Amino acid sequence: MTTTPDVSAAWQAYQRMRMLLNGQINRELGRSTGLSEADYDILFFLEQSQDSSVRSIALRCGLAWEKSRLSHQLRRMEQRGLIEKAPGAVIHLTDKGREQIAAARDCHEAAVRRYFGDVLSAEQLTALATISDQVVARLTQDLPHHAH
Amino acid sequence: MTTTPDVSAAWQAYQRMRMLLNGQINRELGRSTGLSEADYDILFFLEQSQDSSVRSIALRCGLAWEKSRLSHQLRRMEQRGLIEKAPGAVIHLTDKGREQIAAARDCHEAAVRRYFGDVLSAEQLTALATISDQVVARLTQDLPHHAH
DNA sequence: ATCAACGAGTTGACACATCAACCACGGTTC
DNA sequence: GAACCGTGGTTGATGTGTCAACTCGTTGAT
Repeated sequence: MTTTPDVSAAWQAYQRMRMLLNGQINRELGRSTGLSEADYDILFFLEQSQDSSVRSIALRCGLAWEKSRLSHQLRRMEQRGLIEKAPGAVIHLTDKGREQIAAARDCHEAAVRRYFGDVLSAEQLTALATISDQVVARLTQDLPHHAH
Repeated sequence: MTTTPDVSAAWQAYQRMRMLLNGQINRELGRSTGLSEADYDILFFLEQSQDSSVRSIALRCGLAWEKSRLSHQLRRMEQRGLIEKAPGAVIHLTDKGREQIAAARDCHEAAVRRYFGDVLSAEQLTALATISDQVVARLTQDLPHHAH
């Protein structure tokens, strides 16, 4: 009411897509691989890093995660044998982790294509990328580095 | 790699926007009102319902939530005095709840406008709404009613 | 009338995310 | 050197979301 109908309608539509889309992809990924979206993000980042290992701080910046979130997640993943912590805050991908991310990649990319890539035209995809970049730029301009 | 660069780039940009945008709005809402996004959704739905009360099933369908999520959320909100459960699975908005949603509405709408509505053009807003509707339609066509 | 089937709602266990408080260490600056 | 501060990382408490299993009431078939 206070906001323009355009803004409100777009926001509501976006909110619904966000919840349903990520819920579905998360569900499919978890069912068929036992990995969560958070697991997948970490393993994906590690896999395509040189030597399959990165500093914690690189993960934090690359994924834009809060530090305590990363710490908890890495602890859980180390307990499951997906990663190893080396001195110097270095994170190594284990063989088990490499195996699981390889199995999960197809499932994840198929789900993204099925519910996202195949549904939208090339113009829509680039439009969404532009929209996202603008919003992200707005968000990161006010919060330089703090608030982490 | 397997996916088209367009799809992958759009997906990554969207993922980043999703995390940062909802994180920021959630944070601002929580800091200044003590309500979470989930609280806000419930209270908002209740406030604009006739008699400030709805059946649980209406909430579940209207918000597209899983039933256990709704149950847990309603239990927590009743403990805080924001809502009341009446026989027949009817949920009432309490005075305290009405007061809090009124205070939170401005904050929430301002945040949505600041980080979302003001950043995008009218064309972008309608394009995003269309995109969202298409994706949601794709998601709900395969899963008729089950899986809830 | 009985029993099976279904759906709404609840519960408990667990994973996940956030916050605040803390520890450790590498810089200052005096 | 000593007190200080900013930053990276950890921890514990709490709120949130999901799954599976359960209760309960209604419905439909035999």
